[in-house]
Amino acid sequence: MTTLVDVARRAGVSQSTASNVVRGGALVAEATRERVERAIAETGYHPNAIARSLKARSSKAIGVLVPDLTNPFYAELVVSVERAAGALGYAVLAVHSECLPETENATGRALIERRVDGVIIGGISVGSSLPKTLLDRGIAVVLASLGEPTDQRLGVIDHDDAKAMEAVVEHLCGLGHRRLAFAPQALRENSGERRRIGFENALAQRGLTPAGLDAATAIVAHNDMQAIALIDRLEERGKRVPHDVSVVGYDDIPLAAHGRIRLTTVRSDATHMGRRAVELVVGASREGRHVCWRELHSNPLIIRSTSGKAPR
Amino acid sequence: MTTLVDVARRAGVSQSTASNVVRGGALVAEATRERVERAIAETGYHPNAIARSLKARSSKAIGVLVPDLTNPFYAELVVSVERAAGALGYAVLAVHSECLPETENATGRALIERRVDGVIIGGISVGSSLPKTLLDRGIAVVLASLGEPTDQRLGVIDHDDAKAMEAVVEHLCGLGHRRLAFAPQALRENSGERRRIGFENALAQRGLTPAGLDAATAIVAHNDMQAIALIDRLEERGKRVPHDVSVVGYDDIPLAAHGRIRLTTVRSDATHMGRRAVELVVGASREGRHVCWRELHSNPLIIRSTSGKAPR
DNA sequence: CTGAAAGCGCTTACAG
DNA sequence: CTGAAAGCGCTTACAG
Repeated sequence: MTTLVDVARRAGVSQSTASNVVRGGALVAEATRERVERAIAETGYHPNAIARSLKARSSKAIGVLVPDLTNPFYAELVVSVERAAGALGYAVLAVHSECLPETENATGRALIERRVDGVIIGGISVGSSLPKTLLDRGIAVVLASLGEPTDQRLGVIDHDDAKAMEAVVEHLCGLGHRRLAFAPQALRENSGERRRIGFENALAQRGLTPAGLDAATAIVAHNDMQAIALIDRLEERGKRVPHDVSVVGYDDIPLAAHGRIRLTTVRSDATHMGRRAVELVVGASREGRHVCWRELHSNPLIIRSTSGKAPR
Repeated sequence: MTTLVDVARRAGVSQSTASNVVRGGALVAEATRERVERAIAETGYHPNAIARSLKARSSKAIGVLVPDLTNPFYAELVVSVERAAGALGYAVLAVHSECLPETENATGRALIERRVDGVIIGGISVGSSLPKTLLDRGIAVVLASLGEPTDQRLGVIDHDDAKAMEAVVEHLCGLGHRRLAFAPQALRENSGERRRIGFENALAQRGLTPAGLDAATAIVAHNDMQAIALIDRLEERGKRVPHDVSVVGYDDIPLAAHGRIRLTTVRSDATHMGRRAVELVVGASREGRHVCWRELHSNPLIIRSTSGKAPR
């Protein structure tokens, strides 16, 4: 692979001068520039980003950690992060963690060793020490779609799950439901707990307590993927949705609007979050500081056809 | 951030010795090793992978390019690649290309500059020059789930689309269909063309030609995501699936088995492909050669409920 | 406008 | 068993 010295030699200039034309900007005589450019074209030279990073002490790479890449909500978040990062010249290391502490820790180590400039966390296991580990090493981190009030250094792009759950419960109770359950989440996601708590608080305000899954006439799931899987399990067992039991999701993935699903859910804007997270993390990293910023969005309830009148 | 010299100084040894204990293996006196290990623990030292890569002339990173990360089939491929790569100490740069030539080229440049050791291509625009560009720079590349017979240096993990389409057409014709169409693909995917051609050949063998989308009683889509979207569009316009029109997909994503979808489709094993692709690409890269290998899998037809008897 | 030199943080022969 | 030295491919003051 050709290096900068190769092109310098070929153009008959010093390495510094070759570097100046490669990076652009610096003042170089027109004739010299042309000679170097010809050498670059002839050799097909591409700068070595690794050497650059070493010198610059910045990898121009960020990590993004999601619990489940096969969930379209997270896939969309990653796509959005990638797009925004790419536009700024950053590469992205996307990691599917399954909220497994060992995976999270291994990932943390890998991201630290590769000296990522920042990491965006789309979901993480409850009680994880990863954010602190990263922060302590001077890596900018933003939490996207979950909250973690404990560390001031964090960037947080959050949505108001308590309010969303309040709206969900209000909707369901308005349909006459009294036995409502929250489906246990598949992964030990931090945000899942928060939603369950918001759900239980909203019930408590109405003097209700959570029902068991089998007794419930309405079930709210931690996210759309789980809601959709739940509908399948319910219908396999002969229950009709929403006639016998109503189901509500969270995220509003594209599939939720499909005519055969028509899921009642809470809309969460992954694309916006991803873009914003990149802005925050790259901005902070460039200024050599932590993000120290939080913002709260509110997510609207989208009523479709998986929620209906309570039976009887 | 603490460096190797810091820990060496702290342990009172040379940098070489510190390096020897960090990497393990090399012969170091027990007492010395302990002193260095203490220094590592005390400083929280993590080796700088960038410096390592520069010296080793290997980034220990691979790229994976997919047309659409929000399609669970590709997400699964990426997850599988990540897992296999991670186990070998490789990082993965996942890129969602949308089969846009500009994105593919920009990605190619980024992957070359970052000196990835290999790239796995899960889908690419028809006629793309990306594989050749990469190959010419000595980067190992494997095509997963598509074929590209032109370049011997490639690794190819392919499935037999012609045979699969033959089975699809046989199934549909067996149900009495005579007017069959292939839905135009959303992205300009290389493999899409191949499926369409396989489909048309299978028709031709029966003396049939492709029908228009509106006249067709059976439509085969390029993949499950498109088949599922197609069902929605059809049913919105008042057609019943499969009563009025049968729909067949490709991939067998988890959702295809959902009770409300029950899509007839061709099963393709993304997880296996991802794992195999990593083996091939890492193996070749380590030996400093191209992959030069191709294998063909055959994908079974999974008959569910979106395909039925031809109307009338 | 151009170039010599130092240095980013490692690894790797090579002496001792 | 340990250490001094060179070098991976760049960038960046600094002279000239």
